[in-house]
Amino acid sequence: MTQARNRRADARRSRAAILDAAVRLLDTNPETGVEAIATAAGVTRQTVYAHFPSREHLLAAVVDQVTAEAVAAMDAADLDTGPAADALLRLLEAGRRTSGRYPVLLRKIASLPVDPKADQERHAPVTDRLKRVIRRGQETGEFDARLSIDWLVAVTVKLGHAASEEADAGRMSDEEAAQALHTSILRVIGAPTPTT
Amino acid sequence: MTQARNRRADARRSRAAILDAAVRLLDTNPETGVEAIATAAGVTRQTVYAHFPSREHLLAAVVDQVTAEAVAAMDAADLDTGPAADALLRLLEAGRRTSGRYPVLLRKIASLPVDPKADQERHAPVTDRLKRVIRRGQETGEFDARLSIDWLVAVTVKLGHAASEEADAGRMSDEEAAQALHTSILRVIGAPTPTT
DNA sequence: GGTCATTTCTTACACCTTGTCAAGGTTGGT
DNA sequence: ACCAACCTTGACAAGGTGTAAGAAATGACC
Repeated sequence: MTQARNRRADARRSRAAILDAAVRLLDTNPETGVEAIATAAGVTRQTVYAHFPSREHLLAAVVDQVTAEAVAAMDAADLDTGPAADALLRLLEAGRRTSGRYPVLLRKIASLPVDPKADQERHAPVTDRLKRVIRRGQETGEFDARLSIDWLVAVTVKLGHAASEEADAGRMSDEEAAQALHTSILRVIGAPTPTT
Repeated sequence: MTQARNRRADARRSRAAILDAAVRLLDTNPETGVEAIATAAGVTRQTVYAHFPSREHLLAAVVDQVTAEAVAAMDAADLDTGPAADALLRLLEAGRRTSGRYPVLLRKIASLPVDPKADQERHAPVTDRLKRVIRRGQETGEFDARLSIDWLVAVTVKLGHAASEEADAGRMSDEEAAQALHTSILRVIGAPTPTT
């Protein structure tokens, strides 16, 4: 993805350290400045600007970093195997685990995108996997096919957000949230509700 | 709500002008500074600070302003009359109309809250009305009562967001979005789907 | 091991925004 | 007409972002 072509070893090391520190600090305080991130990475502020043109670009790279982690978790979940409904729930669980690791970051940083289409491309790796599973479910007749795939993808993401928000706002336990998400998703997606 | 008790006439006028200018400018550019807002309101920056302790407080007041508008639109929709499902759809339509008037503002400003519970209190007037309708539907048996009201409220809000995002991202027409929202809400809420 | 380009560090600067302060003028209530 | 509340002007400090130039280091490559 990023042109890691002919970069020197210390450059890659610095970039990684900066990104790592940024993820860590921004998750405890989304307002963290470039200075603090640089210091935590054992680097000066100017080095940060040598790797990222601006603070916003750094934030974008941070989001990409976390996104890649989520995608890896999803790919480890055998999405093309078994009933589509099960695969969908496994996928949601993978997303929940990853996003649970960065509670603050994903709510604050990911929600202030610069332009709408860049934000969409940024999450494409995630939504693509969701789309595959939902399409499979519709094609095998497990899911109702009257609603468009894009819409169901958007809905699924939003329901996932709702569940984790309700859970870590303390209005539901993790189990209740998972259960509610489970049945709601299956209902909206048009799959028969097996066990409540 | 706001202590408009012993304030002088010009003070109220200034406050209103500032709030109005803030709503207008922030909806075209969420990064707008206090200076620009003050100028647009025909006032100096210091006057803004005389009314609002900080930029964040001003933003909060702006959100309250728009929220009040949405609540007024919802209250005009006879929520306690007729089938709960119809009332719910009327409520969603009222919300859509109001939020459609401030597309940028509601996506950017409302999504960077300072602390979680203040944000919740801020939207309470809206969620309360939603809650009333959903509770009524569950009590009359129109809606399935196995899912908790709080969860269904959260889901409804999120689905509404999903619909307007898909619509003004150009991935669906307004009609398609409204239709998809319609059937999805009824499914998740456990109401029988009448006409697809 | 030496050379050379890349990367980093240091220091410095310009700029913008937020938030605060004080003094003087203006407006509105009573 | 008085007095307090309000607004304005001008000025300042603090903090963050982004840029620049030169010196020092570090790694790649021969």
